[in-house]
Amino acid sequence: MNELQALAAFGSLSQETRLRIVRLLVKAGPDGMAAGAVGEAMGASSSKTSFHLSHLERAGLIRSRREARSIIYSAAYPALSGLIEFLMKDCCQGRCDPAGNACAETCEA
Amino acid sequence: MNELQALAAFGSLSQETRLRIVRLLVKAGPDGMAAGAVGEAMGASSSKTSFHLSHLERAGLIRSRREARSIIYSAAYPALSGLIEFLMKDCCQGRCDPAGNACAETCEA
DNA sequence: TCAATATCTCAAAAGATGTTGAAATACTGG
DNA sequence: CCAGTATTTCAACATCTTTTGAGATATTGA
Repeated sequence: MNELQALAAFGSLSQETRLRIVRLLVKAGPDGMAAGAVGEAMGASSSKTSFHLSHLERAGLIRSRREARSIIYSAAYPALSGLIEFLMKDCCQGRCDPAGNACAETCEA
Repeated sequence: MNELQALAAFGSLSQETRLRIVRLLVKAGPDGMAAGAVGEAMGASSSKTSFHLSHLERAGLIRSRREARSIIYSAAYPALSGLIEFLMKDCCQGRCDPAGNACAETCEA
């Protein structure tokens, strides 16, 4: 995860429809959901859904595979968890462990 | 952390200068840095720096306190780590533990 | 192959966001 | 209290993003 990837990922997550899609796909698990089913869950038109799914895929946050007539989207878990890792790198000059939740205790007064 | 807060947070982090500021302040630790020092580190004008610092503070990602003539900004660690928690909630319908890094193993094929 | 289904692409309009430079405000140390 | 320092505010402009609706493309089952 580098700065450009992180910017793209955060940009993708900063839009209501896209944030909801990601959370939906995170909940759905590795089997994922067809584009049409995602759009229906969002109450969004097919072009809107397609636009946001493409945006998320370009950012590396979700993946797609074709299955018969449908395109199935699923969450890219490693990319998602890599985001906070990137953000918290060198936290407090290394004096704390954000992953182990020791950051709040060590770093917050 | 609710959806609106998450959207504001991700929106803040999706801009180059702001992402760099947050990472700088994460590294700086709880003592934080004066607005002027942040701006100098970014090579940004005072108005640009102020705009982005305000944006980040409104989103809850950083905090400010006055100290003599300066305003000192510091990272809001709990808000930062709360972001991925929000994103990963109900991951795989509860079949995995994203915090303990078991998600990739359990959820990814 | 053909009809039906599923998804994507495109361009134009609307909306949101970032940058700039000048001016205003807030605070402190002498 | 005043000069100097630190930071914020503002408005105009430029840029980027999202929505819309119509049409194009891709795939499959009969």
